[in-house]
Amino acid sequence: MDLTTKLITAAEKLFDRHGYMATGMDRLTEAAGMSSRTLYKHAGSKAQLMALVLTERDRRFMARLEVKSVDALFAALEDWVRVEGTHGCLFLRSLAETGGDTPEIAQAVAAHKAAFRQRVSDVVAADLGREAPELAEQILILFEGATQAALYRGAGAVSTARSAAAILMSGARS
Amino acid sequence: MDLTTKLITAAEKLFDRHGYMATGMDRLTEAAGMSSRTLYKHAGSKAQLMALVLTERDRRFMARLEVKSVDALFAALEDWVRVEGTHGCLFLRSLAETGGDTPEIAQAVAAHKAAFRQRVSDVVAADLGREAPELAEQILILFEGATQAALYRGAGAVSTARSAAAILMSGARS
DNA sequence: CATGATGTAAAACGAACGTTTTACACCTTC
DNA sequence: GAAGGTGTAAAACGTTCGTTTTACATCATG
Repeated sequence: MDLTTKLITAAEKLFDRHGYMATGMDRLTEAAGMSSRTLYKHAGSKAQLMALVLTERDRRFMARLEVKSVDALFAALEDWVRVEGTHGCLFLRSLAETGGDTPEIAQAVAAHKAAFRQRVSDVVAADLGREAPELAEQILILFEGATQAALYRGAGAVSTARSAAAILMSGARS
Repeated sequence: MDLTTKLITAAEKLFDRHGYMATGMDRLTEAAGMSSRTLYKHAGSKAQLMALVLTERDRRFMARLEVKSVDALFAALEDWVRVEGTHGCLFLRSLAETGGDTPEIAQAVAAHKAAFRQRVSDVVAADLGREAPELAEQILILFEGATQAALYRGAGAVSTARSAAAILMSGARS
């Protein structure tokens, strides 16, 4: 396994579980099994490491959302939550912890959310057979709400959002 | 204005804008206009200050949600976002930044979310004229989703969630 | 006028922070 | 076999962290 990959994987887990600012470089080097010298050669700085983690997570997350129906969208989120657990949206959390003041992070988050929004919009349009911007926005909100509510309501929140989405979709079809 | 109130008000603003861990005690004392000695006499510790902020925010937030219809629930959220701005749910953010490892914080968050869930459930039941647990959970998810999506979609996300909630409610009525 | 509570200003605490540096080992590859 | 790239181990950098302490001012109440 590539050293950079090992670093990013370890960092993502620690950031997700304990928060960004609460995760020190010592813990990162130890978890990644490398010296701090090597860590800085690969990542540059903590902020850049955060951005790297976000970029990689975007790749992995968006790959899961390559689906054709709104129902499959929420099924994919159910899978994600089951496999990865749920500590909220790592992107928005990074923004909140840095106050939006770190350019490389703010940019990675903006890129992800734009892509995510486009994906939801595309899936809704494909599922419905026509563009439906307002409905797509409602589905996006259900998706975000499921991610957030799962933090204290458990994985069932995703199933609940899924059935709500089904109602909205069937309403739009008739 | 009471010193403790001034402290909590200043702390809430800083925590919300820059994050919990990123806000140092120096910035807090300066913003609250008091010495660190006084701050510690009133708050005890940073973790206890965070819990105080959360408890006070719960009081203020829940007071706004004393409404009788689901539509009014989202209208109240629109007001909240307009007045207070939107940096995500301060409760879940505190949990994420501490990894859930700080008892007083975890407890304040759990208490708030339990009260919030109960409130949503009550409003849905009053609006509909009967208990509807699954529908209440869907409305809760829309509420959380609006809060979260407003971070990058703007205040319009709340209006979108509001109309989605209206659809789900009218579907449940017929 | 003494007392005790409540406040400020500022220094100090040890620990942890993100980051850099020094010194050294192991490999390829020319 | 010298060179250069890539890695480790560990100390050190100066800064900032959350917290405590020291010294002093103010002011109501006995």
